[in-house]
Amino acid sequence: MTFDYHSEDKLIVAVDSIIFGFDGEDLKILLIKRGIEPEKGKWSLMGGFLKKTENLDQAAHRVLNTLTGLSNVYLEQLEVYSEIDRDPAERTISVAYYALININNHNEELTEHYSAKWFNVKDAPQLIFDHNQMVQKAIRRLRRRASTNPIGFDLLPEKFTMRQLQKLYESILDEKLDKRNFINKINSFKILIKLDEKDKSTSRKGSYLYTFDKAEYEEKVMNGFTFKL
Amino acid sequence: MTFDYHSEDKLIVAVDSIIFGFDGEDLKILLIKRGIEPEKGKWSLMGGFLKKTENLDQAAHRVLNTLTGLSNVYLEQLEVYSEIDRDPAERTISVAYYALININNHNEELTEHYSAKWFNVKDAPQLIFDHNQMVQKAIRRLRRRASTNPIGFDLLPEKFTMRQLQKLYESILDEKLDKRNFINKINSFKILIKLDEKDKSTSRKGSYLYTFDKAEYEEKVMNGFTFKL
DNA sequence: AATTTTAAATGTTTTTTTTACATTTATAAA
DNA sequence: TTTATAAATGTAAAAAAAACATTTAAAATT
Repeated sequence: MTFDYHSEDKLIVAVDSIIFGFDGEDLKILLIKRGIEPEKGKWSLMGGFLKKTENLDQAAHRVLNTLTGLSNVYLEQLEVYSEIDRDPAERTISVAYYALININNHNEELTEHYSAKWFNVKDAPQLIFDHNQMVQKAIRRLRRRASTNPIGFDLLPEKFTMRQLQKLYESILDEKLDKRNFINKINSFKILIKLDEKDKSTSRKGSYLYTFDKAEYEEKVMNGFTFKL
Repeated sequence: MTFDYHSEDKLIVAVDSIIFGFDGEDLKILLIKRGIEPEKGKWSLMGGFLKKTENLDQAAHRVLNTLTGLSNVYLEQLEVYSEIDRDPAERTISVAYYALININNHNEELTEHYSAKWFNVKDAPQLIFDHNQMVQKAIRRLRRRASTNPIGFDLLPEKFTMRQLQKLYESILDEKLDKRNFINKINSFKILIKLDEKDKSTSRKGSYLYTFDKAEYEEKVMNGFTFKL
């Protein structure tokens, strides 16, 4: 094997992020109006380029922070897209990430500056390049991940009701769930803390608020527990 | 958003492949003695560099063909590794792939030329860079994928016995399976063809040979069937 | 020709998990 | 005091997974 290690082709590496949010009813993604050529003015995922001084996770966090002002966000690498002509301007490969954020927390000045807008995942517009493919991949991955890991909470406010949690899962999985079975299953995990506080915005009776008990969850995982919806 | 699109950093993109095989008893991976600096002479995954004229899947197939002589191999992208100092010689990112091959089919002249050797996954040596991490990731992915898709057959000869299939799954999942439950489950799928032919190498009685009925499997998938071990 | 040996082939019961399903309760508004 | 509305709650039936032991085919041995 005799490569000449230093004369290999070099190319631009991008990161693009599918940013998920949940508004209480529908699963949403945050898209931007692209500000540069080619395809300027078209809808696009938020993206950026990998710099020599950072790794991909750092680049993804940086790019996400640029758009939303958020740090410490759940971000997971999805897949690399590398078709030769995917970007007509220049050969680039792009590493897709997906992020889960609380839809109420992002910096609206920033998102306005990038002409960003939330779309229901079900009626996302046509996107540039291979970005629609990336979105489909992200939805599938989120579906699987949310069924086996308690990451759904990243999409909810700190305090949430059982009904909100159920609606979140229904929108992620794109199917109706039975109310009692859902609550029974969630309760059986014993990883939520029931607060002495009610959300009265949706009923006279009010529904109890819960928080995710991360420490308890991690303790349980140590002892062999696996979250499985 | 005002990137100067064409002055972005460029870097070398590598592909590295975890090549799985099965010898009838243990799950194995094919490793090479690295032929170039740095880390020359150490054990390594087979790898190569992405060229401007190909996409990543093509690069992975090309590299695999170089080592094994095989084409039309099951290859799946795993993850990108991008730590800044992962390769001390130069900044590269590497896209890890894993491949499933029939251990009897590869070109032994080629593998000898690259000083390649099969190792049990359980006692793989220390590898260069982040390659051990890649191997661990590949094992986890294979475990999940083989439980939900009939890809195990890629690791077996065309004709195989139930016992061989069971041993394959036991080595992938790293757990003992109950003989009767395993056979009942596999039979319930009805995606194997039982041949009028026996393998007498392991018993006087001989055990029936089977082949995977890919057409039937795909037909069933169309009708909503999912393989789930 | 009869006996021995060895892995292959085969079904059923028990346990666990999942699914289906209806009534009562708390509270604000009328 | 009555009414309206979403929240809270438990059990039975069905399905899936797990546990488990005996018989059979064929070559090798006596």
